[in-house]
Amino acid sequence: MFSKTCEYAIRAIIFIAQQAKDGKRVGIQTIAKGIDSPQYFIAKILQDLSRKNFVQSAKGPNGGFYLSEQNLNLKLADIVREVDGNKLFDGCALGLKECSGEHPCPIHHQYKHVKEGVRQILETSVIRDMADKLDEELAFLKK
Amino acid sequence: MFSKTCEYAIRAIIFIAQQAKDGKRVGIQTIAKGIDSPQYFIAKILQDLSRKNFVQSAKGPNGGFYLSEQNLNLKLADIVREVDGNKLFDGCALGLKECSGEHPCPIHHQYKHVKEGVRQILETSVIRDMADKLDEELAFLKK
DNA sequence: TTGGAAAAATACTTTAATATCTCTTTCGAG
DNA sequence: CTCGAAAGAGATATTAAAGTATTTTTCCAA
Repeated sequence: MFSKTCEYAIRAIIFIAQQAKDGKRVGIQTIAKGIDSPQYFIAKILQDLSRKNFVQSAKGPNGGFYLSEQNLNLKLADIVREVDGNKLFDGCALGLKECSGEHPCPIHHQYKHVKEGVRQILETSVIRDMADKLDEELAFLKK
Repeated sequence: MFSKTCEYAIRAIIFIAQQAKDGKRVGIQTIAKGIDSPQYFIAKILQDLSRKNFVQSAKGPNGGFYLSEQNLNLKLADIVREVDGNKLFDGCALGLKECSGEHPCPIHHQYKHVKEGVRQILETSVIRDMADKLDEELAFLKK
């Protein structure tokens, strides 16, 4: 469904949200271990997300990653759209270039409900809430 | 959602079902054009599917691809499982190795319904029926 | 005021998916 | 028979994603 890049991005952001509270920052190695991802790879991904202001970062001693208040309100849909584009939201299951009600692929009518379901999930998944679920151990980011 | 290989495979099989009726066969070039796919690539894919008896083929003049009565009853789920494995049916949206009710990723509970929906669609999509829809121009395989 | 800790930048490598090419085998028609 | 049309087989090429490494910049704290 998502690219690896996107999977790691989501997991990392949720992890940062949970770990970097009240002024603290999380370092790359901690993140990589915390979400079980290749360290150099997630570093690059976060570097991108940082440029795009999806996460905040600070260099130097006591540096690391954290989230602004605003970014705690990010939805998974925002991240997915940024990283993987919106093929997931409006693409054709069978890869047709133009697939619509008027010109449907053989499973268009059924698949559109799936896409709508996915969109629904991603639009209503707020980073802050998911970080809270981690705290309560109602959800996990690795294994 | 599906790999390119899988998209082409599905489209090709439906196309063959529609075109190769009462003893006729369809050639590779016709298929490639009919589903708008790279000719050599779909040739390779069909060669595989033929070995696995998902489609029938005949060499020589008047040769080409066709489907046995049995294969007309194939469901998309069969093809997808063969080509892409069943990550789609039981994998974790965020890429966790073990994601379950007891050890859920942050969107496990919602995503499982999506997977169930997809499974439902693919298990109930019979090749024969989809070929019929093509005939009636209620569905298309290219553009 | 500088040494070290951290991310940023950038270049490079590896792997898997996608795509293409060339040669071989099969087989029907004339 | 044998010629040509078709798929089969296997090798090769291309591309994009995934992953790694190296150097540079920033900045805190002693």
